[in-house]
Amino acid sequence: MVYELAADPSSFKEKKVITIGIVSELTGLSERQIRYYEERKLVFPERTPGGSRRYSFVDVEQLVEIANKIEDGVQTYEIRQEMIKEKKKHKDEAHKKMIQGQLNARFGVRKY
Amino acid sequence: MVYELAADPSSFKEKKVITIGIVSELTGLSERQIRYYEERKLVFPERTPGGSRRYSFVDVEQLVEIANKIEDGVQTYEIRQEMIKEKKKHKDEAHKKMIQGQLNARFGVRKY
DNA sequence: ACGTTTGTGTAAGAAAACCTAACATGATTT
DNA sequence: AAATCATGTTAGGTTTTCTTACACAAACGT
Repeated sequence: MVYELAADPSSFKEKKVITIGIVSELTGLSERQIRYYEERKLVFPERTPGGSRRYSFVDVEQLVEIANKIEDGVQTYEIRQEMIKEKKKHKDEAHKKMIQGQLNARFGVRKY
Repeated sequence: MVYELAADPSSFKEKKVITIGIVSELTGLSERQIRYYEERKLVFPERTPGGSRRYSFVDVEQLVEIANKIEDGVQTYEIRQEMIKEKKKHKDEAHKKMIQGQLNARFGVRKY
């Protein structure tokens, strides 16, 4: 079994630091579109104390994917359903991995 | 001889996308300090069409280093000199590497 | 020792960027 | 036919950023 590297939580790619104007520039989407996709629960920017949205590079990448799907005629609602399924899958995998880890800890091959 | 991988130019780490407010938050430096270090030619943010500064994660890292040196009593002027020397060194290395490449191309061991 | 540079804070006024809410509209769905 | 979707646009308001200027203690150079 192959273990992936744990995603570095301090990773730059996930840091929410980009303003909507720049996101618009990077993606080619209008600010209206970007805010609308948030309304449809497809992206989740953070906010500054003052209330301005801040996105990560991962968000930017996802926005591009979303835009592509929409261009292919997929509705935001469907995209959202896909996302939920994806998330569930990942959760299940994580769960399985955890169980596996516990089994290994008790009965598995010792690595030391 | 070991060749490094060419730095991905589309790398997010080098993309200038962060506003000064966020940089201030990330580094703990005041906006005044950040602008001053630019005045002393230690950082080089890009500008939006409207004139707002945009920094990269690399810039952020460098700002932290700069701040540390200053805290150690090093003056911006000296820091700048170090930077210039560093840059020259890299340029020389690149130059040497290029020459080496040309020599290899003519007289070196063929790789095919 | 004295004048100068350094590094930083703060204030003022203006411009840029962002926010929400609302109305409009053509295309799809239902 | 009515409702929903996806997007544009406008309006008024707030936040963020910009430059310039003045202040001042600490460090530096001569």
